[in-house]
Amino acid sequence: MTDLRIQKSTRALLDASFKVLLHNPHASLSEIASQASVGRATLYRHFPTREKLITAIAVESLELVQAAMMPVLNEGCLNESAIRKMIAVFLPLADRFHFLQMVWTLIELDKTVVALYEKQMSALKVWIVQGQNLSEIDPSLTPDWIVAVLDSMLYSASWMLAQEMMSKEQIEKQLIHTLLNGIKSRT
Amino acid sequence: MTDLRIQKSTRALLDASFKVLLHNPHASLSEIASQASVGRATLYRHFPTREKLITAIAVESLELVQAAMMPVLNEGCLNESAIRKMIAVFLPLADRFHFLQMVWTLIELDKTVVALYEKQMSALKVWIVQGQNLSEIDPSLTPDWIVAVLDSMLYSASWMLAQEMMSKEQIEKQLIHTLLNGIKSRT
DNA sequence: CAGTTATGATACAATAGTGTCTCATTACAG
DNA sequence: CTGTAATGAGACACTATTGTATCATAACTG
Repeated sequence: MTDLRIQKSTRALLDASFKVLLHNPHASLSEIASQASVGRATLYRHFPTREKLITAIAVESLELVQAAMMPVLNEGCLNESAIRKMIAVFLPLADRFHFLQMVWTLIELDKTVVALYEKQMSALKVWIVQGQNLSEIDPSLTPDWIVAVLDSMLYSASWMLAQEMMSKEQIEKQLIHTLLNGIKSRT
Repeated sequence: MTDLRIQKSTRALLDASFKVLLHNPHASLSEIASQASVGRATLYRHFPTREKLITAIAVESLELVQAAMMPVLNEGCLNESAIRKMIAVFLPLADRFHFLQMVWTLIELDKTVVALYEKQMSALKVWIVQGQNLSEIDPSLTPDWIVAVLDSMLYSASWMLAQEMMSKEQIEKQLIHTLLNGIKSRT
């Protein structure tokens, strides 16, 4: 059994730093620690460097994405409703996509991050190619492009949520509309 | 007449810092100065703080966007070809959009930046509403959403260009395809 | 309950980057 | 050509942040 205190403070640190860094990428570790209601020394005990902390958040974010993605991938039968479902499960993670984009240059050399990222990318691409073979997704678009667009539109969604210009439901509706029409096959 | 030396070094500084910061947002001012082949002291003479430098790049970027956008806006007659044209003039500025997104939290309080941004946003939105009234653009999408999507897809384009995964022509084709189908009205 | 261990507070050294200043040199404008 | 003004190089103080170490206190485990 790992000590409860460890679990509690790492959890608090990961949550607080995600929130703080999303809002202010240059926040100091002191600020993060205080936001997490944790001593600065404790932060350094669990995450020896700023980079390690950010990488840990990135890894957790990638794992959340992975967990959200798997069930939809495994359902088979890639049709329009599967695409809608994929968007729906990704939308609550829009902030995580935002964060990953934001810190990408910093973490792209980390081997754990790269491994997770590659794995997800290839799984997603296989899924997309399958959709293209079933004439659900436009075959003239490359899988790489579609993934990039999905990613950036989730960024948009995160941005709109932060601006509080429209409701979550409205954003989801428009995201699905735009992406679906943008990539689906027209026969 | 302003001294040629001033023009030359500010130009070199703006160009180099744009390039360097796009690749590494945390680059120091020493690094930027040396990349611009300009003394560090000279950098401080023209841009007293890091923030002023970044703001200057942002302002220049916004002006470039403005200059690219105006002719298309003034052409009147918003149809599909006008949208294609807008995308085509924005694409070479994809890196500028990328930069603006990247430094947004830093510059969003600057009054010059805000003024330029607001001006462009409202002009773009008027244009979009016009397109919706002419049934060229889907009226169920809000102008804010469309602007956000345009922005984020230009980010994607910039990203793809940086990754060198596909040619500029291929990116332009897919961008136009995805965006146009994503937002255009289907009657 | 007793031993272990994580924690918070604090002090500390080291570092990197910022911004200022000076001065000899060089390029410009008229 | 000559005076003016910008530049590069270097030294400098200052600050914020990082990362380490210590120690008494508190919380957890078994």
